[in-house]
Amino acid sequence: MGRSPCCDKNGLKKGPWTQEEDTKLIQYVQTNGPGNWRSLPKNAGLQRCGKSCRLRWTNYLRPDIKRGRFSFEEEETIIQLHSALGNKWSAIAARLPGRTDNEIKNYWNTHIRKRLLRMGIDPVTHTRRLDLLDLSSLINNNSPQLNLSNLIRLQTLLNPDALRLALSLSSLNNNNNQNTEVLLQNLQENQLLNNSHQLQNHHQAPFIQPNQFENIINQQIPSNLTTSLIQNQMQGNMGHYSTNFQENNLTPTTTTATTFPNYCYDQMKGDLSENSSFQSMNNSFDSVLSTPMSSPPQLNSASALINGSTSTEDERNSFCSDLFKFEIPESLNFDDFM
DNA sequence: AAACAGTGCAACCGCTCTGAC
DNA sequence: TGTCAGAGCGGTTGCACTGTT
Repeated sequence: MGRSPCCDKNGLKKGPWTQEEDTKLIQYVQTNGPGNWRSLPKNAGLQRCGKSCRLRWTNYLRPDIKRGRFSFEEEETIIQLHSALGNKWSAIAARLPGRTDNEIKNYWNTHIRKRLLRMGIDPVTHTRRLDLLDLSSLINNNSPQLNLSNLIRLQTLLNPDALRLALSLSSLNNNNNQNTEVLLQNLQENQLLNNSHQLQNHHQAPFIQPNQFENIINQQIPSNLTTSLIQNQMQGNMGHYSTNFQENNLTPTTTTATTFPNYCYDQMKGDLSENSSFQSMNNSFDSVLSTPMSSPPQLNSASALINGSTSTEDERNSFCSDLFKFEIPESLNFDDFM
C-alpha cells in the first residue's frame, strides 16, 4: 500500500539552509507556533519539505537549543543514560536541556563511541570487551600507568610472545620512540593473531605457564626489578581478588562465570570506596559499565576532579583512559569476551 | 604549497511507531 | 479499523575543516 510521501519532492530545495530560509521559518513559527509542518512550507514561503522544516526547527532553530561543545558533565550523563536507555536518543535528549536527539546521536557516534572502543568498552552493552581493548592505552609511554602490573594483568590475554614484546617495549621506554612504535604495532598484531587463534580453539586458554612467565620476567625485566618485587606488586594490585592466583603460584585460574560477576563488581566498588583516591574512579566506573540505574544519574565527583586543572580534551581523554586501569578478576571468563 | 586522508557535523532518507480522528 | 501527521530512530551523505605527507 505504502504511504504517500510527506511532500512533493519535485522542486523542493535540499541541502544546507540559508539565513533567509531560517529567518522565514523562525518568523512563521514565532507567529503561528510549531506544528502543521506539512502545510508550513507553503504558508511560510519556503521551498522545503515539511519534515525538513520540522528537523531544522527542532534541531537547530529552536530558541532553547544549546550550541557548542558538550561539557564533561553532559558527556557523563549521556553515557549513564545510554547504559540505561540504549539508543533512546530522544529520551536522553529530554534529560539534557538544550540538546537534541540528533545532536546527541551524532556526538555519541563520533566521540563517545570511539572513546569507549579505545578503552575496550563495548558501546552497546557498556561491558568491557577485552578484544576491543586498545593496548596502546595500557602501554602508553607517557602514562604513569606504564608498568609491569598492567602487562602482568594482561598475561591471561596475551600469548607469551606478545607479553615478551610488551616487556621489551617497557624496557625500551623513554629510549626510542620509533622502536617503541614498531614494537607496539607488533604487540597489537600479535594480540590480534592470538585472539583469532582463540576463536578457533575455545578450550585452549593462552595462559603463560608459571615457568614461562618467570623466564620472561627474568629475561626482560629491567635490572632494578626483581621477580619478588613483581610478585609483591601483583599481590598489592590484585589484592584478595587474586587469592587463587597467589595460592597457585602465579597460575591463573578461571571459573565458569559467564559474565563479569556482580559480586566482584560490588566488591571492587566497595574496596575502591574505602580509598578516597579511588572514589571518583569508582563513580565513573559505574557510569560506563552497564549497571541498572536505580536512581537518576548523578553528576559524580569525576567531574569535580576534571574541573580546574584538567580541562583540556586530551587531559579528559587521559583521565577517561585511566578510569579503566583497574584489575581484571581472574574469575572473569575471557572466552565469553573473545 | 599542494594533494590527500581523516574527522566532525548538519542534514537528509527511509522506515517504524504512536496517537488523534 | 484504517488513515494520517507527527515524532523518533538508524544509517548515510555531503561538505567544511584540519592534519599529514
